[in-house]
Amino acid sequence: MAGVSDAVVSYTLNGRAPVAPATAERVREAIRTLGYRPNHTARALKSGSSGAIALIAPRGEDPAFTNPFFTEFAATAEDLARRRGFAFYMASYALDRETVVDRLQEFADRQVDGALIIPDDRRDRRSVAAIDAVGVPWVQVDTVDPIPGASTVGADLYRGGVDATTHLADHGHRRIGYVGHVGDEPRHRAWQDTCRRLGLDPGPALPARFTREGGYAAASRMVRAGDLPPALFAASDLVALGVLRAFHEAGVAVPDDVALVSFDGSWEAEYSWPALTSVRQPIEEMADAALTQLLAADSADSSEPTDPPDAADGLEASDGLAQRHRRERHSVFPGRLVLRASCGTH
Amino acid sequence: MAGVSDAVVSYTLNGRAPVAPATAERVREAIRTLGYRPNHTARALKSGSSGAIALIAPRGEDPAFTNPFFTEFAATAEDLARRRGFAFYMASYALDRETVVDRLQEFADRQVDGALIIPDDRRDRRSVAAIDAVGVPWVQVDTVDPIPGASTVGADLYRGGVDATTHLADHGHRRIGYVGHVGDEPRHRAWQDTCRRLGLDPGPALPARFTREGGYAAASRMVRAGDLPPALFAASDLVALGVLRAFHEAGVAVPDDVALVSFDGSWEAEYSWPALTSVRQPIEEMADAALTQLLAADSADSSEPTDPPDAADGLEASDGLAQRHRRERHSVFPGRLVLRASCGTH
DNA sequence: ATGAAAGCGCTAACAT
DNA sequence: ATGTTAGCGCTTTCAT
Repeated sequence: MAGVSDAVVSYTLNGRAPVAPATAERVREAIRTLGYRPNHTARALKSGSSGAIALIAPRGEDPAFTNPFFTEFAATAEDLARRRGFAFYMASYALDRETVVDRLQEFADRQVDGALIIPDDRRDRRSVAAIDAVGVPWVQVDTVDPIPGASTVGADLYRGGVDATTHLADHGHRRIGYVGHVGDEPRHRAWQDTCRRLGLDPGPALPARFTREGGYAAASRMVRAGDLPPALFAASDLVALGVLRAFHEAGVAVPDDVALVSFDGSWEAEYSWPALTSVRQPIEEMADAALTQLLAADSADSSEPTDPPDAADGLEASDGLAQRHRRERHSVFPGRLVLRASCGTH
Repeated sequence: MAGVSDAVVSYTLNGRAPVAPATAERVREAIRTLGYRPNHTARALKSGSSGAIALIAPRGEDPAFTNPFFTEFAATAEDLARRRGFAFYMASYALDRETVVDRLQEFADRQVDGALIIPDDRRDRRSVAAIDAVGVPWVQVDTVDPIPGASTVGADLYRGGVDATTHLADHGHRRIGYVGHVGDEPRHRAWQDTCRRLGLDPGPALPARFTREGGYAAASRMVRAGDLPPALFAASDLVALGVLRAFHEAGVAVPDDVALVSFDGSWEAEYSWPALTSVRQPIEEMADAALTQLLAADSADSSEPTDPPDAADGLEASDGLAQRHRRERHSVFPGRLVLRASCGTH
């Protein structure tokens, strides 16, 4: 219709070759009136890239994305990816029946340009090698510790734990408890270290899965044991919500009997009763960094390793390897304590 | 490696032509050892179908999928779609900045086989024609009323509203209020009709958007007006959560001062305080019906209209047109009242 | 039962 | 600045 070859249409659309302004206008005109849309499938077949980025998230045991933190992250990442000109699709996995690799393969078969991966709550020990084998650039978000050989992004859980515990201590509580993952978990260590450093009596530490049910079960145990600390740090909003329910049922008043601070700062924390004081996850920063790292890894695939990446955002893990392998980058961002009613100081 | 042409590999994989058992085995063997994966992009280019289904959901004004009902629906639909052998991807839209059609186009450019569309809260008046123009089979879920020319699935909101109101009336409340969309909204009409039918005094009807904030604002107004009915029907869990917060702040006890029943039955309703009695959405049935209708529309595209579809599930809208156009089908499923603490009868 | 060959809609050399 | 051509990895006639 514009009287040109298909190549020229491609040139006008992608700017990979010069096109006379007049021709370009004719082409665009034709595109408009014809309602032409480039077939991304064909484009992907030819170029190996589909202009899409995927997010792969865990679904937990429940038949839902029960964690508002994930949905907030997903929405934010989607927005940022689109702003960078990528389509953004999401799929989820239930660890019992399927794996991250299954989902990633599906996306790979459709030529996605990269994937953001959220690991499962349950310390999912996937091998970096298996994911790498799929051949799609990827970045793991919501990461606790750096993973050798992988590009990762996470919140500074340790520092968040220190902030939460310190806040409680600052307001006079001499005994502070903990609910959440225990052991090799930064928030747990942060609570321990802070109590020790401030010479506080560490209250009970109750192991709990990062779910509402986990928090409920743990707090119920606490109530039955009759050992209620005057202050409590819950390692996630979901856990805190479960704790709140158990306390309500037992007639334990928050914050009067027990002051509560949690972690995540999702919107659910705002509409609970009482509203939760919580360390807000740096969602936007993490999403942005993840995308940046993903896209950097992408371009690094084709070009020779030249300069180290401009270490812009986040506190780079000062890992000597980061220079050699662009993929091995770990960015960490601090959270921010949001004061609401549950800590009793607001 | 198997010593056969690429055509035979295709035959083995897709069964579109007979393959000798021995050859098939050699091919599969080669596929295994080579780790070969068919390129869905090429397949889609050739066949026009990528074996993927999309879900397009609204994101609301907040930077998140704030409605747990949607995330539950998404997870369920994803599961069911995979069981039927389709990959399932999800994308969302923020009505202020983008449209369903934008997202659908992106998916169409990548040859999805069909799309499930969740309309926006805000009575989003999209034209069926614009969506149809994209050329991808689609089904609208979470639909209030049938849409001429479209295939739709929804919950029986009217009946749910009747059940909720009746439950409150059954337990002695002679005056019942309402919070939610008003006017042309089945739950509102159901509340009105039921109050009238039972000779009850309809309490205040407060218009509210289907968000936590909407419920909070409406209930705050109610408190300020000093007109608290002994019982209240909130048209969604989100609204009820907002109501709960306003009541807590004002020292209004639920269910003692006001008995509350809501609609959706999402998990958030279970961990609020008090836990919400709610009409549970028939999520699984809706997701299954939506997929069935989508896939039926799909095959109807190619084949001549023959027999009417086996009207299996749901109460078919007895619309004479449904026979002529397979796409025009509206399935409605009843919800189920789940008793918890907020209604005070449990 | 299997192979040869064409073509899906693009992009990228390579001409001109 | 634009056209010609080849080819991305499949599926599908059409032969054999």
